[in-house]
Amino acid sequence: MTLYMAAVTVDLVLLTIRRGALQVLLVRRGIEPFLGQWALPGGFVHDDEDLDVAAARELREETGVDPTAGHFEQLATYGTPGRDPRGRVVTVAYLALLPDLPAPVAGSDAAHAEWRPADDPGLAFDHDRILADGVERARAKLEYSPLATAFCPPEFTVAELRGVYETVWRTRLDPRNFHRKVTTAEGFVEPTGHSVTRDRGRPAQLFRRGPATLLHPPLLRP
Amino acid sequence: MTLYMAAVTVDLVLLTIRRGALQVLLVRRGIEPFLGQWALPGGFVHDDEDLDVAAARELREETGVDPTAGHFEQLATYGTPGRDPRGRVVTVAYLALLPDLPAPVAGSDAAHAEWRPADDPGLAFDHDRILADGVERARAKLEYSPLATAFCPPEFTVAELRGVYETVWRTRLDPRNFHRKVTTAEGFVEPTGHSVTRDRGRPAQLFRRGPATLLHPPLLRP
DNA sequence: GATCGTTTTCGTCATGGTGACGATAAAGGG
DNA sequence: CCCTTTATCGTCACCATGACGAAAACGATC
Repeated sequence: MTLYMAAVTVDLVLLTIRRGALQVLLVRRGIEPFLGQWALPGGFVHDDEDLDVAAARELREETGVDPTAGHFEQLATYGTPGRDPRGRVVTVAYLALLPDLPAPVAGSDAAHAEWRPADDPGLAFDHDRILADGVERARAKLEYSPLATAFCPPEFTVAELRGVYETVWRTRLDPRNFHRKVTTAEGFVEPTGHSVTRDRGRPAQLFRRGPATLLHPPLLRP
Repeated sequence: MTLYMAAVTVDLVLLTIRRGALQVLLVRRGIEPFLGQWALPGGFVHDDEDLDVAAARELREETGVDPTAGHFEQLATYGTPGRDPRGRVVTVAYLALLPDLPAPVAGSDAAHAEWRPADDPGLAFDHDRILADGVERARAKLEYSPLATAFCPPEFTVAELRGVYETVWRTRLDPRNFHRKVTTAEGFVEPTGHSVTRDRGRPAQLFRRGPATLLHPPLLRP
């Protein structure tokens, strides 16, 4: 039992949509290695702490984000020898899909946290790979689950939900067909009864998340 | 770096189809804890060994299975404190879908390895949960990928492939519709030109895996 | 306040994939 | 030679979808 020990960390891929782009929360490293480079937020798993709990704690500590808003799931585990020059570190990555939070990210840890575009590389460690895996997982999840609503505030319009799909998938969807799909799919969204004018044009109905956990049939990318 | 260390192991969920049932390879534990109980095969990750490599090594050591046959992927990571009474152990689970191997499982390790039904519980540690997650992942993968062929030998008939879906999903599929779907889906299967009589009845054409890595459109469960 | 542009929402139509099921082909068994 | 069994091909109705028209309901502008 004393052999083959490793440090275990959690790393967070926190995705949101800000200003029409898919963004990820990164911290600037204040210590070596990779000093000054951007990295995924994360930290050590404590003794007597479950992996999910450690991830949720890091989420609160480093970002001030409420883990119950949005969606949260385990992504994958990375343990290639040498991925951390300081020693053997195995990291369990978690993926979160979050709404554009009005509260400013309160980076309580030493490093400064910031929302950055999810598609430009140059991260510390193997975080480019982890981020790419997270983005791909998010893209796939939008097809078979109603989790696109995790990117939205509690009440949202169909156009805003469509915007989520369009920015995550980097594609354009027909507004009329999307509206039909979303409103007829059982349990995807529920009307609140209210409506609001977002930009110009006709006011849009407001919706909230429905009870469905799976999208059947799925909404496949073109 | 010296705090928060844990032992890191890999556990294997090896699934195959034998005698018309979904089976999993289990080992009977020869030491405490959970002595005498069935458990997933697995072992420690060595120093300077990647997680995938450790899983492939355990696959060979404990089962004599060739990792290149069938399909192999990371499943999930489990690290609840107390899941192993001996101390903090974080395990990275891997999932493999394998054909019914003609070679008998050569359990070289101390424990005796055996194929057992995948649906009866009572495993050591939290392996019931890991197995259930693996089975569910396999069920989902059959929908969106051509990985059902991983359960088949290099050459197989449409009926045998249908049998894979039927036993994994615990359902019945229409032979004619399934035949149409499988043979028209781009890159799912390729005819070998040969044919063979399996049971009674008309001889069936033999197929091999096609180059496709995704099933589009998917083959959804009823 | 009439017009225009914009956005939302409802409809229509053709197409393609699927479920249900009949029919034929090609074997083995009596 | 007939019957059973399995594989394979066809047919038909239905549903979801892509492409697109059109109306509804606003703000902006002159």
